[in-house]
Amino acid sequence: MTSGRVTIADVARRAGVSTAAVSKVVRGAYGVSAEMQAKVTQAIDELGYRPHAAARALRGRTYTLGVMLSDTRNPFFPDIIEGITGRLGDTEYQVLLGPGGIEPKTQARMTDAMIDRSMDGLILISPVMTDAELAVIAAAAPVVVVGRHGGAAAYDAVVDDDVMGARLVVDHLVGLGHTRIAHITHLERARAQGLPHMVRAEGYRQAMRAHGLADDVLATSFTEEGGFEGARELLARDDRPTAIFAGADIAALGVLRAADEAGLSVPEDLSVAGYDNIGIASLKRISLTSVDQDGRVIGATAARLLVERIEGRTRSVASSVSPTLIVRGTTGPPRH
Amino acid sequence: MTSGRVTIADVARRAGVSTAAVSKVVRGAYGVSAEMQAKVTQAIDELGYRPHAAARALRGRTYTLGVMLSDTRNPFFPDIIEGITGRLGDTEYQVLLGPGGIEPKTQARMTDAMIDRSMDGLILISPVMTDAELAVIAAAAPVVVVGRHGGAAAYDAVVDDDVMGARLVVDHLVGLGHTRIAHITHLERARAQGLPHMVRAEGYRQAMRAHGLADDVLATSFTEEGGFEGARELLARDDRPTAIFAGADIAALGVLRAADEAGLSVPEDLSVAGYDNIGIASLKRISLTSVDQDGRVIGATAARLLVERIEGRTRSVASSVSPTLIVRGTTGPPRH
DNA sequence: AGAAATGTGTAGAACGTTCTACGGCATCCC
DNA sequence: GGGATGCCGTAGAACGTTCTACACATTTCT
Repeated sequence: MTSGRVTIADVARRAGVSTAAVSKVVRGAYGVSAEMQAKVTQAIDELGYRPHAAARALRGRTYTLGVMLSDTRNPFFPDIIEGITGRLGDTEYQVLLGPGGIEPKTQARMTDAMIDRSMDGLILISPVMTDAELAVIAAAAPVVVVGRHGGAAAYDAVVDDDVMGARLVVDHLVGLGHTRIAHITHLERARAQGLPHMVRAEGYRQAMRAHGLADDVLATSFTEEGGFEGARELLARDDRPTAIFAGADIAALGVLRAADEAGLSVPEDLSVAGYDNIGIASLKRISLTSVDQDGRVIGATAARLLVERIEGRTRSVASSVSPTLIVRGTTGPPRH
Repeated sequence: MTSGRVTIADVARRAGVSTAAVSKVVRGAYGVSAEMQAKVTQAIDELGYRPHAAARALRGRTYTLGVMLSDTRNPFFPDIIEGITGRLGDTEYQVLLGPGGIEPKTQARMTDAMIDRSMDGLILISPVMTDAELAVIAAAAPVVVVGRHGGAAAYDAVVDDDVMGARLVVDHLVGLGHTRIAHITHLERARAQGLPHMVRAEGYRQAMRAHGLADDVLATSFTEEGGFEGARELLARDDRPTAIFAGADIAALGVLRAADEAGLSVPEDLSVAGYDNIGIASLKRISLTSVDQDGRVIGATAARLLVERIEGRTRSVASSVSPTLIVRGTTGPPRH
């Protein structure tokens, strides 16, 4: 009882056994008598012993999983986190989140830091890095990548089926009678492939083609301002679209503002749909039709795959989660 | 080169020196010649050595700071995180976030986990626990608490000056000519003291009294629905208020909806103000007058205090960050 | 010139676990 | 009754650092 922490040696002394025995009991390992079990657990309870994770790290497991977040502001991160922690709630794994920033460099620093802390596995959410860099990380620890289409042999992947999401929107609008449906996407100069907005745009194109309609994609950015600018340009055309499908809700909010300013009423003059189903989309005052990717399911799936991989699976798995369309007040039949 | 990791021993071998020498160079400790310095850093670069944080943990520092998040959905967490990481960006500290959930039990589990991983210090954001529990944590690691008024000797505290924030709103509304100003607050059954909403309500009362006005506080909850219900009740009164100050923006959004449904125009018939200045408050379509607590400053301050404490300060510090009022379109002179 | 001080490097014990060997003791089988 | 077989428990070496002692060499002081 010199200072602070209760160690395995303290427990062993108290119970009158060896540290190895205590270790066995703690880990639920083979070769422990009922009597030993009782003695040791009692000593543990009395002393309030908790294994020191950092010390464990030096020999195998740390029971720590790292989740690298790219953009902390991303509105459905909370859902994904909830999915992950929910799935892991009754296991002994602990989840720690690492704010990786949006730069490849800071993200690399974060993943390095996680590996240096010998985390048992990593979930990377929308990482901005090359496949080669991902491969290096995956060589050092089990990895599940969320939100990037493509995947690779070295790690597992969980994605929202963005092609399907885009199709849901187009089908819905076409079903309402729209034919001039424009899409606002995000302009990205990064070399990364398979980012969600690219796949959404491609899904939109496919769906339009399937309906025999001409596609119309405008690339601005996934910000309120980007949506506003894009919509202003689209609405100034002679043959203006009767519906705008923005690849992200935040941009859709900008579209709504542009409609306001142009004196167009929604959905009578213009239907608007977004993607992500962020919290405020459901506020009655906004009531934005949007595609919901179930973040909880995505997170739970990622957690499951990661644990499987940690426990030995080597074959790579790519899981695709189906989104659903949430129809609200901003979409309706076109006037006339 | 048997497997994976480059260790300090590998570097020592390569440079032809002892591991102790390498350790000195890595830590920038005293007693290293220029020649030694050069040899070792070269070997480190060649091998790509990074110190193993978990191994370090067993002897002193881990250079890891833990941030416990209570509610991941809280819209200004990202700002606080940015403030923390921004401040720490050029140090060797790494920040890891722990989703603690809203239950005292899960939060305790998370702080325990952080201590078990021997993190060098903890920042707790709006923790829901008793002062006694906080004291236990603070005994095991340096702690800074964010968002709880009151503080204690064992840890540092950073809070938004919620009394001032409430006063800013009341002063603004009174300046516009309002006299019947109601406040919507959050109903909490937890035994925790000094939670922001309580202090905001108290600040509102003080400010009203200072103006010689009668206060009018209604407790529902800080949700869109809570704001809606509260406003509906307030607006049904004979002597309905001309301004409603909601203690959180999310509730203010509900107030706006209630005004819509009651056929009242904002701000002519009803002024509305919120608190937190969440992202969408600035959207032109919402344009909500709100109190901005500079999350970045709060985060940066918390990080600074924590590092100071880790480096030896023992005297406790409580820092209060001044909020600012952002006047937008939802407040104006009463029609009367 | 000898003693003291300073500067530079190393040996080796910690830190708190896990886990491989192995030893002791019953039990079982022929 | 003696060897094989299980079961239970322990000793002690790892894991990758840090850090206190100390050894040795050089410089400074008197």
